[in-house]
Amino acid sequence: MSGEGREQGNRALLADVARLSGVSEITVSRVVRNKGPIAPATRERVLRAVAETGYVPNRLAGALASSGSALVGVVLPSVSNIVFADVLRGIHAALAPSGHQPVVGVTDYDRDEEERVVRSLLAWQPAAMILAGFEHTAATRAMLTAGRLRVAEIMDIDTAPIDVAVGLSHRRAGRDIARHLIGRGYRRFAYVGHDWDRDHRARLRYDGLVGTLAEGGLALVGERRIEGPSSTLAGREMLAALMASGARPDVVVFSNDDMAVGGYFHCLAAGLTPRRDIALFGFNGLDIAAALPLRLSTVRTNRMLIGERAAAALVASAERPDAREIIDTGYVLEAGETA
Amino acid sequence: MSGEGREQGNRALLADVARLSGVSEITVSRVVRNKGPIAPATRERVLRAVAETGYVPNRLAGALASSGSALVGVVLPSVSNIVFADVLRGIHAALAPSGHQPVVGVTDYDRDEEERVVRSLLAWQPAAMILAGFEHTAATRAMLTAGRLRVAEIMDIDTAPIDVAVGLSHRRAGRDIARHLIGRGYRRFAYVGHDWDRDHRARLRYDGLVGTLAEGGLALVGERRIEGPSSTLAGREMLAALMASGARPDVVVFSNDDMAVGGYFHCLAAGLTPRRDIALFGFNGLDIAAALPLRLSTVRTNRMLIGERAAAALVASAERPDAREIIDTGYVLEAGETA
DNA sequence: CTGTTAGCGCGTTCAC
DNA sequence: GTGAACGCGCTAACAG
Repeated sequence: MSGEGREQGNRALLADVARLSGVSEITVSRVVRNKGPIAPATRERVLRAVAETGYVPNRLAGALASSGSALVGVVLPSVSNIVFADVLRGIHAALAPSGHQPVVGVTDYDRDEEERVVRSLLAWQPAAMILAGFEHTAATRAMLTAGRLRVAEIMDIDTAPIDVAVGLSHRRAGRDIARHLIGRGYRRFAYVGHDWDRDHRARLRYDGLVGTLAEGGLALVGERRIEGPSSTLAGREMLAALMASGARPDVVVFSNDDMAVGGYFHCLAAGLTPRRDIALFGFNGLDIAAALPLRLSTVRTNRMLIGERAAAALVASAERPDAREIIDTGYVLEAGETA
Repeated sequence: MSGEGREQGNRALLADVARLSGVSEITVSRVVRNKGPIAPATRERVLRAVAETGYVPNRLAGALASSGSALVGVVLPSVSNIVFADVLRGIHAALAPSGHQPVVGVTDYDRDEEERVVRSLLAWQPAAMILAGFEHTAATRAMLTAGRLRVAEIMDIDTAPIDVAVGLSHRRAGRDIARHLIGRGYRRFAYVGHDWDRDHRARLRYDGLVGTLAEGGLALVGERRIEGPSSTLAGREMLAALMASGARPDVVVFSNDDMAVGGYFHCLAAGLTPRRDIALFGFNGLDIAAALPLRLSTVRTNRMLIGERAAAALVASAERPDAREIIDTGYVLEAGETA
């Protein structure tokens, strides 16, 4: 019933395949990894045995022996946020061809939690690490700087990275939004946003926006920020509150599309027509923004590309280069129909 | 400059900590893992040395030695879908306390890709595996059945699982939706949906819906399905097409909230008032559904709970029990304001 | 309570 | 083109 071979339940080992194909373990290892010269006949015999035994290499052992795992640590503030989900898709896509596996840690926008997550991911000896943002605890930075491992800090290129930065300039995007809207004739700007502690990039955009307004002799006529994450509901409520306060903006810039869509909903409920009665501007270019009755005016960011470029840059070379690298994935201002 | 101790760059090893604290490696190992009896004084000495060296255990080596990793494979069709992102959050939350790490693979709704992903995750010797859905290739099923590893199939409890199933009965949900709407007086039902190949659960809901309608002597007066994933835009376009076809439904049941929100947008653009002119019903209970000017009528599913319960069930026992387990996380029908 | 011995399964040297 | 020996860093099983 259970001969000398492996039956289901006992995983096949390199040694099993070797025995079955009449070669040494190392030869099997070479065939499996496509490494080193192998006689075609040998290769075929080995592959047959692999199929027969259902051999699956133990990557744990492989990584330990070669002291280099194919794991890539990915540290994100959240996965429920479509923005980071898109980034993750990009990372996946770029990592798959080279056989790398992303291992994801979630920080919930908490720097201390990030430190714990980084420490725990480091224990898997990852080949590289991808983190969203640049705001780390001193300990996190030390862990990341110490080793020779590659590190990508993504989303943002407004800060100097440890190794490589991939993303877009949020400050510049904020300025472009201001210029665009001023160019369209808007003068009475209001801002509706969410928690800057959790989302430093929203703050950078705000700074760019307000800075450029100031250069044009303008200032916000109203402003509302919620102490919490962005959401459609928050956007709706904050715009309602802003309008109730008596502010009479001709355009409202939201911290992102989620908030802006909420603002759109407030308009619908309050009988206001976007643009005609009040202009709305978002950020991110989510799918839903394009499906609204009036296409939302927004800035489309290339989230998936950010993930792809980051992963590609890290996989390209195992050694951290001397010079830091900055990869700008850009953005596109979508004029839309709400501003 | 670089004494006998480890400087930054060279990771500290168990041996380094052992030397520094004057005990054996295994003692350090025990302290670090909180395993076995240790004299308080020894523990303290070791912990000091750990802190001093910045020792981070190599989990790769640990897992190999104990032939049992703390990795949990998670196979999802997509991470950009908020539904699975929520599930992933739940998994994270339930896994963190026990030190388990999820390793995520994405299949893009492709069974062959799922097979590749499962094979590749298995190579990391995971302690358990969580997969969305029950539709696997024969090879995938074989790999999953063979080992002694724990397997959770989630989202759905309408099919017999390999080991444990966690989710809700989509067929039953479909029936409840039909009963609820019939009870509210609707008679002319239409359906707007997306790809059943990619989303088998949508099909189950449809079956429940149509089956219950039939029992009441009713049939769909119109139906539209897009060959592709669900999206707000698709929902909008499909409802537009349905109405253009001349169907005159009094209620439209959508395959999910994304589609239903799109339908809502079509109504806005076409000057129709939801419920008064045409009733809309979704599925999932996304945040956005509650932020619409009229709260979307829908079924709220406990996605995060699904992830939590699945992870908890797997961590609870390393050995697969004899009996299959079915965990029903239920759902709540939200009457809302659109139906 | 602590230490010794012997691997975990594979990949890196070198040889041949 | 192929193989033998050794070690990756840690932990299970025993002793003591």
